Amino acid sequence: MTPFQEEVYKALEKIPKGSVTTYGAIAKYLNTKAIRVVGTAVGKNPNAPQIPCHRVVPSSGKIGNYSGEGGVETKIRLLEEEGVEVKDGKIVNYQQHLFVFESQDDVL
DNA sequence: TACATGACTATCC
DNA sequence: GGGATAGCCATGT
Repeated sequence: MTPFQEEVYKALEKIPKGSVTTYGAIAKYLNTKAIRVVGTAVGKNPNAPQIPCHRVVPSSGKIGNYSGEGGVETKIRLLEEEGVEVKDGKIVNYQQHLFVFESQDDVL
């Protein structure tokens, strides 16, 4: 477990149900540019059911990837179970479900 | 130490 | 809006 992963997992738990966030948002929240590392850390996902890794999507509005069981299919299923519509591998009203982290120095 | 890799993003057409 | 290319930076070998 790397410190970076812990930060990422903490951020993931802040994502409310029925919402999704982007790797870029997490990277920004952690004040880092290592977007790819965020994805990598999430991909490890040692606490699968504990960490809502399925609520993380790329900025393209697509589903992205999933290392869990069933892969992307499962990820889509989970999102739909939480109220996020997914069509053709893309999130419907993606920006509407988009959740951004609260940046302390970004507020006001 | 150096190189390769990865659940991505921004830019260009 | 979408495919291809380059940049990105922590991790692992």
